[in-house]
Amino acid sequence: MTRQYDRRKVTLKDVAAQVGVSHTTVSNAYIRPGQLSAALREKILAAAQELGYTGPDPAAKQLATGRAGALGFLFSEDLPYAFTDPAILSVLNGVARSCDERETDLALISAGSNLRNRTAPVSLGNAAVDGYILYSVAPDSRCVMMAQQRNVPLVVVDQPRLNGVPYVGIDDRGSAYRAAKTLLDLGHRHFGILSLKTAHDGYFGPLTAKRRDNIAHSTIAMRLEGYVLALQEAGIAPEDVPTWEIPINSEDMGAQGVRHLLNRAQRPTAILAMSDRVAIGAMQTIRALGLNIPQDVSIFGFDDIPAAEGADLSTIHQPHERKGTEAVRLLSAATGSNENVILETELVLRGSIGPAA
Amino acid sequence: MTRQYDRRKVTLKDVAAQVGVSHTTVSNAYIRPGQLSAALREKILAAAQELGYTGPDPAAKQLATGRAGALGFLFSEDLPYAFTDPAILSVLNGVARSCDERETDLALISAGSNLRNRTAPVSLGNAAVDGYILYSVAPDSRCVMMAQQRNVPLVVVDQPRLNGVPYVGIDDRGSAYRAAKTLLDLGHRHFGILSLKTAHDGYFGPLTAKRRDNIAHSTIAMRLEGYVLALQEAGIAPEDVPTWEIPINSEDMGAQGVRHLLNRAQRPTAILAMSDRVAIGAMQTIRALGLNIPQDVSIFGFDDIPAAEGADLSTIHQPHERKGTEAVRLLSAATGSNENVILETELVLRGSIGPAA
DNA sequence: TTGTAAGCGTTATCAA
DNA sequence: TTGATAACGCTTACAA
Repeated sequence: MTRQYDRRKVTLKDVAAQVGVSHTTVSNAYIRPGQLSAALREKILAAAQELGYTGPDPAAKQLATGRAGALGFLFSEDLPYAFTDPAILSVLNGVARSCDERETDLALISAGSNLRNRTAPVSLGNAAVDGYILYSVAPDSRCVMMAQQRNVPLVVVDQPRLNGVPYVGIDDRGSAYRAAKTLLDLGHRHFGILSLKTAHDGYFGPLTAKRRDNIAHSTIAMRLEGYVLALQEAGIAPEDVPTWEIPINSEDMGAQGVRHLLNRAQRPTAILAMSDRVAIGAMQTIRALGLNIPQDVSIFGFDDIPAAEGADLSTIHQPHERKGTEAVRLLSAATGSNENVILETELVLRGSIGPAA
Repeated sequence: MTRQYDRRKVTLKDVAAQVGVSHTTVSNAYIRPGQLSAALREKILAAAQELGYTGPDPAAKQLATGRAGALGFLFSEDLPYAFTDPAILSVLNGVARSCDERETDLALISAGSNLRNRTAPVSLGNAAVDGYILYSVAPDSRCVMMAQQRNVPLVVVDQPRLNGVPYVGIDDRGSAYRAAKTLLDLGHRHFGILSLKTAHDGYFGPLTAKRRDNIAHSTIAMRLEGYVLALQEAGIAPEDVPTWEIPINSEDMGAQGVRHLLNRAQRPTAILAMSDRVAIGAMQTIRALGLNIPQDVSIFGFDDIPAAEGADLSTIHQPHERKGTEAVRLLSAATGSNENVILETELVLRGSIGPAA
């Protein structure tokens, strides 16, 4: 940005000179109105107005006070993707609301393009913020290190669990378990799983044993564990459950992935999808193949995004907005303690599931 | 945020002392790697690492250089609403991408709750930004004044036209004209208009003459003009075109508003909606009333949000993302000139329109 | 190639 | 109630 707007910026001093008081007094007029006579304050404010003084410079104020009055929200995804993801948006929503209440600014920082080359975004180190919310960031991301190095309060939402850093999340394993259990109780014995990415390599294909043992995202790992646990309890071996991994959480990927699950001699009667977007995409394919939901195939999502209701999709409701508000709260509290918040999820049963054929 | 993280913050000086060089040299190691020997630089960086120095403090840097490395995006809406509006999100998307390329941070600032009490958000004055993008802000909003007072570069997207401030937008009037003309060419003579809000009073009802003359949003005024112009050319008087005003751009409001248009002795055969969200909501109601689209009622939207395609809605395509990228470009250019960018729109014809019955 | 010194615009401390 | 003065941590001529 050019500096040509800075034509001799008006400062506290100018106002002070104009009124004939010290610059401290002018500062007080803004910061501590009680510290000077109302009359003088009026006079100062009037002079400021006249001179075009627009109030304390943020940078200077920040340097002097040590606080920025802003917090950073760090995505692990490209911003462009983030703005299409209803779940992220809901979290962001909660964050924004809380920031509003606290009169705190919100800086959006995307780690997106940087995940690939393992370089943290410049802005991460540069941003004038008092703390960071790390939202679903890959544990091996350089961002995590950089954020920790900045020596400001941190809060992690969903990903990853970090020692000494407050955490906001849900019981992914338990929630997944309940989803699988619900389908088992309906008599299903032939399952297929649509998994979200286990690594950042763009892999689209069956979840191999090797990949299963090296899952970068703890939420994904937990959900998988939950599914598998429930199935095992019912005597179904994990090897017998076709599991397809999808690199992007999108309807389109769900639509493509589910084909590979349905294309089998023993077609699954129940699909466990790790997200609603994936599930909704899958539903389109299922119907396009001439199968009925839930008569031929039951399907269970995860997240309870707004579109899930319209799609009549059974799912796990996550309190996305509260994740955001809790994160801001923890950041403000910043007790230095390691308070973790595990929010409750809810089983939402809709028309996408039914008894096994 | 607490300062307890500041346990004796490590500064340039500490690093300098450790290495045994001056203050400036350490600064150069970060800013101008070419100004010192590679060996020395290595040594300095190593010492910094060891001491836990995380790089120049953003506030101090900003104060010294005069630039923040961030820009502010100012919404006129509540953030919670903004995150549900596909059009806003697309613009934001473009902004975010451009910021990414320029390694610039992005601060989101909502004027939302403040429109009501006419108080500009504190953060607006406080945010450490080099410039603002005002996105579709009400002309009478205090935000506009405050933003101008900050004496930083400004760019307006959509709303309002400000003297001496670069503007990014579309030809709202011409686009609306084409929409209406398209329906006229299909033989329609009985129209209904679903208008977005003309003022911030939450009004839901017929657009009165008085309100029509006092439209706060220029884009709304222009679209209305475009519709009316086309209709007048076809010999249809504005008084004969029922027009319903809606306070919120949402599907739900569209669904409700259209009832009042269809509930008439002379039922319109064509509906002009000022947004796709409103149009999509209206389509639900139209069908719920047992009417067929387009056989009984044709409907035309505005925006071309992603959902418009699925809804098979004819509409005006706006290049939302480019609005964002252009805004950032103008802000960076900040020539001080008054460059305006009027982006092209496109008529998108889909199944929601057909010949008049 | 490195160092000196003067800001940048505030806030905060403490004395007047 | 008001005012010196000293930070705050950095960048940047300019000098060595």
